[in-house]
Amino acid sequence: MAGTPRDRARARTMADIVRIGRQHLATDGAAALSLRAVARDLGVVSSAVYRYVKSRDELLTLLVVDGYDELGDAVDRALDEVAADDFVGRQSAIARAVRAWGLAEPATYALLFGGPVPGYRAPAEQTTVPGTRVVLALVRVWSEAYAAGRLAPPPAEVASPGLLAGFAAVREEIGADVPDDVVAAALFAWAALFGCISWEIFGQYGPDGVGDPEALFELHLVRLSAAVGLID
Amino acid sequence: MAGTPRDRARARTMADIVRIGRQHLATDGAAALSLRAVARDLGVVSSAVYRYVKSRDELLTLLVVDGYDELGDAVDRALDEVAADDFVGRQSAIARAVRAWGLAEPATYALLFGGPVPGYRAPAEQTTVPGTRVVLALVRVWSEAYAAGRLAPPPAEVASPGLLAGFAAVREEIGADVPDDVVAAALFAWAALFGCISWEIFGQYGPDGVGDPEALFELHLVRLSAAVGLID
DNA sequence: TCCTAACAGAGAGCACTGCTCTCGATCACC
DNA sequence: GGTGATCGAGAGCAGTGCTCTCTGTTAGGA
Repeated sequence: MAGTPRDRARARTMADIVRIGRQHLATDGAAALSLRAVARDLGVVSSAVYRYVKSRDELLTLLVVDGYDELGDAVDRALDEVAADDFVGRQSAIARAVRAWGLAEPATYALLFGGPVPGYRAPAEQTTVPGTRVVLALVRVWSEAYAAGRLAPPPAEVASPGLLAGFAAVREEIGADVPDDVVAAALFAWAALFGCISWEIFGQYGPDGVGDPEALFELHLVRLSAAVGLID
Repeated sequence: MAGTPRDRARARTMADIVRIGRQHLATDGAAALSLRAVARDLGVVSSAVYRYVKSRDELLTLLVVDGYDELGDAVDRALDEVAADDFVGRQSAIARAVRAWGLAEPATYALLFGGPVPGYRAPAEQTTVPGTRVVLALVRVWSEAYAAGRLAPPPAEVASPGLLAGFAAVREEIGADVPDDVVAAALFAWAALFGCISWEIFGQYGPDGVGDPEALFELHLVRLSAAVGLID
């Protein structure tokens, strides 16, 4: 793709670093991610890696962005197979895609949605854009459902007027005419969905786990649709 | 409490180690927890700490147990101030106590409910008992509410019969006569509650955050009661 | 074509980590 | 009083992130 062979070699090395980093992330977890180990697997001395990656934190950021991208792609692929007016189906498809991806890549999922890695703060300017893909996909479903008159959340008294400060992107996407309780219901569903998924992936259901996590998740999806007010 | 002065000194040193460890946990996070730094703050050389704590993982386990205990105490204190038959109030009190404690101790909260710390697996035999205090408190509320005829979750087709394998303690506590959809609703509420709290504490609402997180949480509580089927 | 400057990797080194070992000093108990 | 367990200090090993210097290579301009 790029001009000089040096450029191509650099791009390939860069991709190798991310690939090896993801492998180590999957096997050892986020905080055990070691630039030296990546260098060893790359067949190179540790200081050479610093020609490509400024620091361990920057490698983490690369992996965060990579993870968001992959998750976003998985969600988009899942949405392609559901009719545009099947809003319950679309929401469920997003949820199932996130869960499946998280179960397949638990370490990356933990990096994105688990507790923050100590001493590491994801730089907002690089991660927010790909990081909002999932929630934007959800918001799009809810927004379209509302426009189609297929979303009527059970009202909960919305008191605070400044409740939805921030969320500029989401607010813009969902449309200014959507009432606040719909937005509140959406935020609840968003957090609750990731709560269900994280609970399962992080093993909070206990050492024995639940008998049939897939079936339980499907039940959760039904309650989730009800909570957000989606009409089938 | 203890016999020889040596025993008392040991107990005090042990408590100091946990206290200093919690301080470092709060300031630096879980994976940055360093036995050497704890030793420095304790005014002792690093190898001396190994007389008290077998490894860094064991210190983490101590902090996990400590955190579960403190959270459980906070929940119990909150429950003391709500009438026994105010089931919605009791569930909300538990939820607010967890949220308040998590906001006050985000690092410990992350240690308990965030992604797993790399390379560290909490030993089940020591952590499961204090770790179930919160969910058992929730289950008690739901169980009593069901017995009082004040819990009627919107049904979601419960298909899989082996869905609730595991959960021996919870099953025993909630009673065998509780139908499966109530248990499923409880599991949903449990995971969704911690999803809402984690979402806020881990900053997933975005860099700008939400305008009034406290008010939003109260709205979430209303939806949570509705989802679990609690009748006010 | 040659020269220069950017680049890539190697290696040493610093400060830190978890953890183990040995060696005196102290304490509890017989 | 003697004795064995305990405690702390210190050295040491292997690993980490990261910086520095040095050498070889490559790309692009004169």
